[in-house]
Amino acid sequence: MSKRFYITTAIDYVNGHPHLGHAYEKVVADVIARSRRSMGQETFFLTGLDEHGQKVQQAAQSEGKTPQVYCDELAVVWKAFAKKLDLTNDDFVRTTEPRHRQAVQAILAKLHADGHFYKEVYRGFYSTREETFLTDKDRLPDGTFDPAWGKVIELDEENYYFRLKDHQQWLIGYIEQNPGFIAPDYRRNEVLGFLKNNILEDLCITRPAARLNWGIPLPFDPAYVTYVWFDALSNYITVPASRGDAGVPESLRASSSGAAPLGHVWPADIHLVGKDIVKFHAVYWPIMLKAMGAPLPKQVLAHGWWQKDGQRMSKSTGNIVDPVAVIDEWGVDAFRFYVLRELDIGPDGNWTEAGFKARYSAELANGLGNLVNRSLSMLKRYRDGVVPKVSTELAPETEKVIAETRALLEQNRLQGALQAIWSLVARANQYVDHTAPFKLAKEPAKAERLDEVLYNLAEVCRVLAVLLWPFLPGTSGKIYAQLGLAGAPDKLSEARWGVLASGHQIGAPTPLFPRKDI
RNA sequence: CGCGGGGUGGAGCAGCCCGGUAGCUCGUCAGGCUCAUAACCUGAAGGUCGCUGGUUCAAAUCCAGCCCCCGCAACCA
Repeated sequence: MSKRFYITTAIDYVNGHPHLGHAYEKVVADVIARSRRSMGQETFFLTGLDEHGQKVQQAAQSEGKTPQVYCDELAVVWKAFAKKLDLTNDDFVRTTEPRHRQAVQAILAKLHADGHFYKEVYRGFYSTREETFLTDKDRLPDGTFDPAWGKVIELDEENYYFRLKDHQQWLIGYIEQNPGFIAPDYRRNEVLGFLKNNILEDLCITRPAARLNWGIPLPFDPAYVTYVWFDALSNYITVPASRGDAGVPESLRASSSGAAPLGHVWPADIHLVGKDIVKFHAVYWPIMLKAMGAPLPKQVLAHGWWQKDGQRMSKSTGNIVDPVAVIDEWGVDAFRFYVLRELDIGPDGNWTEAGFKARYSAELANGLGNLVNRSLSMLKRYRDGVVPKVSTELAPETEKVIAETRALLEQNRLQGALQAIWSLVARANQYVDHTAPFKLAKEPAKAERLDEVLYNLAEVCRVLAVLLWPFLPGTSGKIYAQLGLAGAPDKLSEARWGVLASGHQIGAPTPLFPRKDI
């Protein structure tokens, strides 16, 4: 079986509720996944939760729950969130799952056996209240530690470290020889700049179980749990590994028992991540994989952050966008559309209420929605909803937009693809004006011309449904339904002229995006 | 000398890497149309592209310097 296209999101730390940033990343990943499927590629889309660590342990304790119960409850919230966003993830990983724990332990055991770890004493200042080591960055300007840390003592602690240093030159070479590995370019430059100007410190990968027990125990030293890196980052490969993926080194692979066969998934084609964690994915993760003897992912794709009204979002000031509230009020497709259309993958974006409403009303309601509604209404009224014979007047322009959209989707340029699609919406609205079918309808002698116009409009609507499916799956399905077509418009191969057959009976037109009077 | 992002018609942005009539969306104004969700179409007004200097036949775009704005550590993607 050929390799499936594999895309991941970062896994979210379970200690909290989903916000706009989480929603954005997942929607972008979903559109990429859907567009690959639409283009006929087998695809595997993974998202999930990071459930270990001190904060979870503490939060659970303060609520009088076991960490597992605490995580189980929040996992329900996060899984519901994925549904709310209309995600098509093929799996949902939780780092507390046995399949993940086992795969992580297999990785740790192998790397330990191969000599990638060593044990060393760290001496530092430790806050007994917060149960964490402090660094010089935590010092106040006068050199003391903030009283909020409570009693600060000097403490020795022995931990395991992963050798990173040895691989620094190799990684620089790899990134230089694989220009697409980190995208956009400016993120790649940042990483290269970092690698060339700093000496990598080896990574501390454990915490003593006495201090932190909510984690995965080291298979070779139960006095420790592994911390962050091998626990969280490795989810991308532990899921395929635990499902018998042929792309994972055999020594790390579990025999695929029970779960549906996965086929060949690893290496990932895209790790979609926020700009803040590029370094972990572009520096630590490749070195970890190299040590495992696993192929490296094709690309780390970094997106930007959202602001609200030009300000950083902050829970404390109430300057936030609640994606669930927006979806409840406007619909998930409107939400997906806004974040994808407003912001290209890479730069930071700015969410404004006015901008959201403007796009909703101008592009969704008045643009796309109105086009479909007026086109199908006229077909219904003038021809009883029966598709006339095929006409190709708009075929060349439509085919051009299809080709453009396909090319942009192949490059994951989602914003550009939406712009291309909307150029067809605009063209079709203009076409209505120029051909004036409502005038033709009044002159019996122009019946043939009216047939042509109505066919062109209906067929454009159908093509739009197919092109829009990755972005607005609900709307796209509604357009198909209103056209009286069965099934989902989920195959880009259907985006070609002349599929709508003469004599076909369409359904009832209803507004796709009801106008909201503000 | 901390790092990063940015300064383009009223608003929000693209263009800058790979110099060559300044583009898009919204808004404004004028006209057209009436199929449609008071939606749609056409046209117009409006910018010395932060400042200064340099390179060039030519700079928003390259180079140098300067000014200003916005983020920066865990609620954060």
